[in-house]
Amino acid sequence: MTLSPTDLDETDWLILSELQSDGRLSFKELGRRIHMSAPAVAERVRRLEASGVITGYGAQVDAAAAGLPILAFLQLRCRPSDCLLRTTSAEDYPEIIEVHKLSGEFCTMLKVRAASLRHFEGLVERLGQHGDMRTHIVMSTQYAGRPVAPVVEDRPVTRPEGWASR
Amino acid sequence: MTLSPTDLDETDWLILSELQSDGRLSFKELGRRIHMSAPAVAERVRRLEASGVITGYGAQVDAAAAGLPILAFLQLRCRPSDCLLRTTSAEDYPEIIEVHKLSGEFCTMLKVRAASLRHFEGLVERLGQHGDMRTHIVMSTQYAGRPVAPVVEDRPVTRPEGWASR
DNA sequence: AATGAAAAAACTCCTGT
DNA sequence: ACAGGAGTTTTTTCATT
Repeated sequence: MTLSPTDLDETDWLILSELQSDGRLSFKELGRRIHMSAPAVAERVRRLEASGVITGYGAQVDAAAAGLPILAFLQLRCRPSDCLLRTTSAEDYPEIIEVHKLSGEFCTMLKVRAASLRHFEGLVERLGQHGDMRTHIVMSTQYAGRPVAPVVEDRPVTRPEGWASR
Repeated sequence: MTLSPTDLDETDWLILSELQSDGRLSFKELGRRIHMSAPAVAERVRRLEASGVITGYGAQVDAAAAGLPILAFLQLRCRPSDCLLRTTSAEDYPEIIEVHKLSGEFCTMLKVRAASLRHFEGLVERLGQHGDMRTHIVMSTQYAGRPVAPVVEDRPVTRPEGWASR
């Protein structure tokens, strides 16, 4: 992935900034914003893509607006025998949006989305099979009094049909 | 934001799925994938944008490849007098990528990125001024043995210059 | 919602600096 | 390594069915 030694200069960061806030910019418009020609900026972007710094482009979805208003963090202390990270596949828990392996007492930090409290309750119960759990329900996502950027996750938001009623 | 009652049908979810994994698809190609004509799919996408389900499009950046390999979750139990959510602005802590207000003992869940352990150490010390803290360093981000989708955050990854050495 | 055509915009190549 | 310009391809949009 990291083909180049990944040293990004000022211009690269300007490009990353613009492209993160609008991934659909044309090379021409992007070049205009950072004061470069389209061919030059195109070559930069290709380099960032080839070196693995830019991994893709995606639409940002407001999960709440899409019918998944419940957001929570779950910390799991798995039993080694059936640790979540080993025994399940992503399809088993479509509610799981991020999975992070932690150092320390709790082995896993999950970020999950649910369509309702009832749905969330069922999810917690199912996940409880893997070991002890600590749940943190998110009330709001803000910073300095303002909502932060739109909700974007490690995993695309998918349709809460079927699995949302469990 | 939510102009329409936000009931998404099967086709809308197909569009969201495709657009989340490739936000640069043309209407023509998107239409081909979900078996619709370009004008029809264009109208759908505009509806999703206008209703606030699609909030934007962005490049996905691998923070580690960009020089920010340290990922951690921090839980804060703020002193009401100088709670992080009230007294600081986003610019004060560029390392903070997500801020979530929690119910329960710890009032805030932060997701942060740092350029090095030294940098991380300094960040924790600065944040410690706001109250008690619990830190969870992420060792890896995987699910079912495979890395999950590229790292995408609530906030764009920015250049770790100046603030990364603190 | 599909089709087809016209209009607009984008990308890329090439040359020069 | 970058800027400028021309040519080519693609995309979008509109009118019609």
